[in-house]
Order: sequence, then C-alpha cells, then structure tokens
Amino acid sequence: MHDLTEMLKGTLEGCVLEIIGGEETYGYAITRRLNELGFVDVVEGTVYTILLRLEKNGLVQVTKRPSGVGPPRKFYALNDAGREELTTFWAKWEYLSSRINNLREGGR
Amino acid sequence: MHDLTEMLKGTLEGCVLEIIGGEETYGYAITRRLNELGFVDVVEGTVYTILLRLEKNGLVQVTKRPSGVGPPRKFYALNDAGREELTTFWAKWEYLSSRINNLREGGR
DNA sequence: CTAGGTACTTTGTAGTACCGAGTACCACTA
DNA sequence: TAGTGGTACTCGGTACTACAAAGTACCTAG
Repeated sequence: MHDLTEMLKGTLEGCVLEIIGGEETYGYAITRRLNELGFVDVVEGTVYTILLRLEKNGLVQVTKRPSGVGPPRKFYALNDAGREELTTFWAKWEYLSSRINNLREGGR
Repeated sequence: MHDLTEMLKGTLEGCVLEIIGGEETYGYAITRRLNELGFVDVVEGTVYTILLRLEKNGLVQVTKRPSGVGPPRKFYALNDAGREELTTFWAKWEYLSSRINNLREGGR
C-alpha cells in the first residue's frame, strides 16, 4: 500500500485515544492492534511518542505493571480530559471527512 | 469550529488537486472555494505553498493570464501525472477513512 | 549463554499547514 | 490625486507530527 504517513498526521493520536478508551492497554500492544486494524506501517516509536504526549497533556492515567514475559508494561487509561478529547476528535473527524467526501461528490 | 490544521495535513493537497481537476483555476479562487466548502480556516499562504509544491513536482500545467480586476492570475490545470496523483490520493483516502471508521465502530 | 520476542526511551529528521510581512495591480471615491 | 479596499502572488520562518535509528533491558527456549 502507499505511504500514509502524512495523511495520518492529526488522526493517529485520535486512533490511539480510541483504543485506550476501549480498554486499559500499553504501547507495544497498541502498536500490534493498529497493525491488525490496517495501519500496517505504524511502528512502535511513533506510538510511544504519542503516548508520552498524551501523558504530558494530562489525558491519560498511567500504571506500571510487571509483565511475566518481558520488561514491565506501562498501562494507559483515559481520564475525564482524555474522554473529552476523544469526543472532540470524533467531532473533528466527522466534520472533516464529510467535507472531503462532499468535495469528491461535487466533482463527479 | 475546532482547529483542524493537523488533521488537514496530507489531505489538503489532495483537495486542491481535486478542485484543479474540476476546472482550470488559480490560487486566490481556490482559497475562496475551499472556504465555501467548509475548510473555513484555510488561508491563501497555505494554498500558494501547495500550488508551488504541485508545480515543483510536475503535477500541473501553469498559465499566466491578465485579470482585469487585479494583478495577473496563475491558472493551474492537471497534467497526466497530476490526474494519476489525484487517483492515488482518493485511493489512500478511501483506505484510511474506512480503517478509521472501522476502528470507531469496533469500539461501540 | 545465546537468540529472539517483548517493551520502553531518546535523539534527530522530513514533511506539511500556517503566520506574517511584503509587493503589486486595479477600481472607486473624496 | 491621494487614499482605500479588494484582488493576487511571493517568501522566510515556525510549530507540530509521524517516523527512523539506535540503544537499554526483561524474559524464555534451545
């Protein structure tokens, strides 16, 4: 598939928020999940920078837990601010994607 | 409305391609058209940088014409490479937006 | 004890939208 | 005829984001 990096800007963070909103989880697992979901070229480094940003912006609650199969995991869960941010993200996505689809329709 | 700048990255260029693909037009008019279409915060400077990039990448044919109501206009039309790029853009858009919508559905 | 999967960190880079200021053409009007 | 406002393009710099690359470290299987 083509390179989606530029198109992912601004949306990937929302996707990570959505995944965390579904269940408390950690970076490595989020990356695997994104890959399964069709975001095939997203790599760990990218997800970790997003997670650090979310933490810095106070959108998540972080809990470190031992793993049993490797080094300890940092589990992320949304707090109130995070849930609000997620709602905003979907509103923006709906707005933007509808405009873009309208643009396409109009051209045919 | 919220700030869409980050989300526009990677998609705005495609929108400009689509508009040019519809009819030969120029920067100032493209900006006004985008604003009408709901991309309310897109400003001229942004559109011009995109147009210069399209020209540099050999996706458009440029023709300068006098205006009658102001300085001369630079009209842009898609060439074969531009039409191909536009097709690729919509393929990427369809791919990405369907993944994102799937992600959202899965969470409910 | 080595290899490979798991798991996180850090530094640096490239690409994109946007800001701000500037230049310049034209019509209208006081 | 000077000034204002709409039209139209250019250019230098900034902020933000996804990604690359390299490293550290834990654990199991052979």
